[in-house]
Amino acid sequence: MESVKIRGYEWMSVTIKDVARIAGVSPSTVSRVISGHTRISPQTTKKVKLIMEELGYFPNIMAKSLVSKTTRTLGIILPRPAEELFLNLFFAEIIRGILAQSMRASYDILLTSSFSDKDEIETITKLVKGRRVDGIILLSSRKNDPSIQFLRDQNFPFVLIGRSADYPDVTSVDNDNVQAAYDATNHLIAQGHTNIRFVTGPEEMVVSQDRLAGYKKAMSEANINIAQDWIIEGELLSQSGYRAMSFIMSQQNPPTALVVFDDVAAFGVLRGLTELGIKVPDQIKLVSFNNIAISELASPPISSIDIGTYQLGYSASQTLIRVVQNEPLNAKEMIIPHRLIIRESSMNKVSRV
Amino acid sequence: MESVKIRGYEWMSVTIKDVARIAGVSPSTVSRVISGHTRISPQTTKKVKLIMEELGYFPNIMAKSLVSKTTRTLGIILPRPAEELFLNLFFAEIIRGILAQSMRASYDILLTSSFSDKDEIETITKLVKGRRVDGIILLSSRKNDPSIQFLRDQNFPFVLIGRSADYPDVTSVDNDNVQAAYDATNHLIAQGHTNIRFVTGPEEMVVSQDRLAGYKKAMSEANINIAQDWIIEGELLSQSGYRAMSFIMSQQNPPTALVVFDDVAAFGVLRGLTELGIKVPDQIKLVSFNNIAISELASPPISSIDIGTYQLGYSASQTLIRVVQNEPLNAKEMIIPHRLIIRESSMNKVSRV
DNA sequence: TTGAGTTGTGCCATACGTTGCACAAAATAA
DNA sequence: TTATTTTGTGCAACGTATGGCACAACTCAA
Repeated sequence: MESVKIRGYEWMSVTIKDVARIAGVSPSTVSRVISGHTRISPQTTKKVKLIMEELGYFPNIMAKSLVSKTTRTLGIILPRPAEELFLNLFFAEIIRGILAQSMRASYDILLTSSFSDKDEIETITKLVKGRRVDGIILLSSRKNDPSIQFLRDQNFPFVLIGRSADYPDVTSVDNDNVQAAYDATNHLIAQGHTNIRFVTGPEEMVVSQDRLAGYKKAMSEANINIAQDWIIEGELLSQSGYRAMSFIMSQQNPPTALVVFDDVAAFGVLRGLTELGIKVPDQIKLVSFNNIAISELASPPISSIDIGTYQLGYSASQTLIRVVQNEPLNAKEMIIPHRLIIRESSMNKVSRV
Repeated sequence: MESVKIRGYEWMSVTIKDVARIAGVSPSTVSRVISGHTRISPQTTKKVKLIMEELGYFPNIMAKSLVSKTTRTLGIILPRPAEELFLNLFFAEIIRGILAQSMRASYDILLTSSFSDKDEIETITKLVKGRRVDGIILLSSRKNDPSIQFLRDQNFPFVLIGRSADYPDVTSVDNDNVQAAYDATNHLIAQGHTNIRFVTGPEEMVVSQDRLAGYKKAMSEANINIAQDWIIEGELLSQSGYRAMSFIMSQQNPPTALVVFDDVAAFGVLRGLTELGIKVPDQIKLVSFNNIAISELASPPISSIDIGTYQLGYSASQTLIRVVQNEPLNAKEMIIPHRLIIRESSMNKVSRV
């Protein structure tokens, strides 16, 4: 038990040895008392525990990790342009889920992002080869993601939130986005709409593709022909949705309903429509995805597919911990159920008091 | 360089010793090549680097930390009821700032939350005594925060985002919230409003107190008397603001302007007003705080005090790293400037096309 | 009572992968 | 040759975990 000075800060470093010395036993004995399941007499155990308490002993996690080759830490790799994407409540909500479950299981969370593609591999390398974490949660579902390739090559435990088009056998937690978009679109078709447009997300994200596919499937089954310009390029951020509106609504045959691939984009769309003096849902209906907390507070409240965002993170963490601890998995790919939350933006008759 | 099996996963663990053996030098020599600044002949350096490259060597961070007593990791302690608060984009944005700056400085981020007060101290203890992180960013500014007391007692490097009422001398990054609220209120007073209400946040948060004080100050200076019920209890979450509205607007002498302590709450207020058929800004003006990304997409767009949320996180990280590395600080308390972003919700004449 | 066998208890030595200090060896200069 | 510099090595830490082993105590039979 000695006082150490690190970078100007005074430290009272009490180690297992100090406890041992004062308790009059060997360090190994103290270690065994801590880990429990080994042959130590009750009175020794009691004595050692008392001393630990008294001295305020706390095991050094680095030393522990070094010998156990285990960190009890999970790494989260945020999507590459984290600067922008993290804006979206959606990601915050996923992290919230991961955090809750990890804390419960006594795992720590290392949060990481990167600036470029090359940078991302470097970041991951540091975590993996530096034995910094036990496993990794990948929050990216771009096509041809080099990170997935890398982690597979390294045979390092990881789970993907989302779906990889290229590596179908990776452990992942995702929604059935095709079905979700199919449901959303059908909700509008059921109301008699036919001129339904789809505002899509970044082309390189698998989730965009899936939702687009679901939209197409529903339209096709309803025998509605999708014109070339019915699919509108959007982005995760809202401004683009906003800009797109004036263009779309000025067309010859404007839509009567919209499926927007993300709530934040939907806010932008809504804003754009309001600017144009177009009333939602009276003149045009709107459905979107992710059901972020604030969607119900939009004017009008936005109908959205709740994809269980929190649950997505929660399950990802749960799954990863299972993988890391070498426990059996029920299935490699886990699907979180979704459900359509119908709000004013897609209601036929507005029941206002 | 041997293959190790951990929890079922096969590992190719290449250590500094392997590199040394193959390069025909001692481990210390390799260590020096890595750290650079020591006398090693150019050809040895070259040779060792080549072998490292070939073997894909990467230093074990745990071992490094053990001997250096440094982790190059910062811990973030989310506010206690993290489950709810993290919902708020505001916190996500702060973390984004912390993350960006930390990555830039090659520091990792350990994200942590807790369920109860007692739990929080335990969590922090683990980080501090387990030598898990070099410093801590505290995202809590409640009154009488036991975490602050603890960290001070332990003499552990930390910075507070926000302000501590009890410990004025802690290193912190904050806004001048009194002034911010003063400005917001004056913006309304300047328009001739006198019946201005304040929707406040959780009583135990210092920021709520500060903003309330700023409101009072502005009102007082304008010689406007604040009636008892002009200060409305709100919460960070939006439902409460929503509920409050019907009550307020049904009063005898309804307000013509509102200062709401947070954007998300403002969304709730706005929703409540819309439900009641009250037009913003025609019938009532609205100003709030934090300027979260989505505020400009509300209908109408919400006037908000931009408190430089991202900057708050960025500076906190910067400051903490400086503290941890024992570099001098310009000031213990750092104030991030704010500015009022005027949008439709508080405009006098709506200039709509 | 004694010796052998059995069980319970705790310690020693070693290892994890790295760094840093004191010193050895080699190269160069005087 | 000796002194001096340059370059590299050996060893001891850092704080913890663990297999093997010593030792004491206890049981039981002769």
